Amino acid sequence: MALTLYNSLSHAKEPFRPLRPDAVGMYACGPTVWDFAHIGNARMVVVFDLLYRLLRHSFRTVTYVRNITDVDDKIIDAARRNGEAIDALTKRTADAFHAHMAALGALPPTIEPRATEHIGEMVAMIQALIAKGHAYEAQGHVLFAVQTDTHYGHLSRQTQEGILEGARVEVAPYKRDPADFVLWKPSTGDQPGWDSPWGRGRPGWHIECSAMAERYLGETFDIHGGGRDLIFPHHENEIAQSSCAHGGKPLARTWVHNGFITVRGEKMAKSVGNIVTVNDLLPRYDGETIRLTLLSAQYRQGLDWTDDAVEQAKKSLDRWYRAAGNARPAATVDATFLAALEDDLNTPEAFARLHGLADAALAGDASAAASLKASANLMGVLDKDADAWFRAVPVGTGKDQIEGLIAERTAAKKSKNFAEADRIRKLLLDQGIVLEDAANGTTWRRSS
RNA sequence: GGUCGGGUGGCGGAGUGGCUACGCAGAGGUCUGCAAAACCUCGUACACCGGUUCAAUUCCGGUCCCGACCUCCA
Repeated sequence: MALTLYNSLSHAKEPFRPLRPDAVGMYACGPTVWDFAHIGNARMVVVFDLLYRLLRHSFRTVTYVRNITDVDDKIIDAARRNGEAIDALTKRTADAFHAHMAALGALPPTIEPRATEHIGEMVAMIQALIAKGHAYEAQGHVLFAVQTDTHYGHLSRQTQEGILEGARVEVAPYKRDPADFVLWKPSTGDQPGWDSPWGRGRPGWHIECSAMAERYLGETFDIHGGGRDLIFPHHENEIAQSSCAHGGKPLARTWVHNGFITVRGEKMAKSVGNIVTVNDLLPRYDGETIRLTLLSAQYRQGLDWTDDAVEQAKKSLDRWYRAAGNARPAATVDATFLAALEDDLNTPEAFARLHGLADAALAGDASAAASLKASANLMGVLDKDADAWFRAVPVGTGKDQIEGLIAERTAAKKSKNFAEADRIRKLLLDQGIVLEDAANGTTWRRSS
């Protein structure tokens, strides 16, 4: 069984064949570091992390590039609002991003380039586009001339007329064509800027990804991805810039886009006031639980974020941890599970298989337990000891205290003082501790 | 208006031209001093209308809804 991915370019699932047999290059559009990552950002990271892990499972070398956008008008605005220096804001936000994504079990990408460290590459690419007649300078701006790219609109299946009909923004007067977009724009004295052949300025949004992808992955690479909303205009423009700079060569062969998250049925937006950040969730839920929730729907589908969805994910993890116990992961991943993931990352199907393995493991099949662990590990979950999972110490309760109460209760039970035994059970339950009596003694776990 | 995606049982969510997805919740049961966990059993589904077919939730056409994007939002 081999990996199949839905390619946004062809609108079909395709067998994945890398350009080079044993090395894969993948680029995903990373965060603009102006505020905490929300669960939408997190979904993209977790989905591409899963794809990264799956690729590493099958190919010797996988180069995963995920950028950090640290120059952007949203950053300038946020810094001004906060009364904070721009570099302080971007550092603080990038650090938080790293901590939050690590909590979700996302591996660091192979390379994480920052836009501000690649201005030279961007200027060079813009110069190449001007030299080839695909871009022009106007009033301190450099613009990409979409008319010069006959393939423009291919990814989003839009005609240039169609794009313009729905335009919501006033067209700048210096544009030759209303659909032209900015490659470089002038900066005022208080805005971040770099010297360039067109004066002091800063890059437009799209050029950084084209320039950094070229630098680290070459002119054409295997997979490019991001959230669905990036298809237009961001990815469309990246394709235009890169392929025009590279004599028509394609930018990426497979385009992967993840679906959006809604919160209790509504679009997540500042204006609705329902933004859920990873920072908000981590005190309430284990990062692993959040990760599993993000994977509970197939990545191209929408995902509605509700407390109930998170609770369900937690229950699945409880069950898998109970079934896997402290088994050592098997050397190989379960074939049925792998086949589900290789079918365009069908995580719900993969979950079903894990539940099946858990059934077998609970019935006493040790190899199923080992396989469950190895398989779930590939997905980036179930990598703790069961003890660590169930006995993370609740606030205000010490392990010694719990063990002491259990001993008291065991003594009470022995003398048939069930009222006292039940009193202790209740006492601990009120502190979030569930006791489980088994033939070989009493164990405890946290209840939530 | 253009482009794209979707409507599955109480809920979440896969998939398929005929055979139980899976999970959660619910009902009953086994076990248990009581619980928990585990196990067993049970129920309800494929938006609507046509068509193709021996057979459609699955294919085709139409209708109705919902969502995303249409110049910088993952």
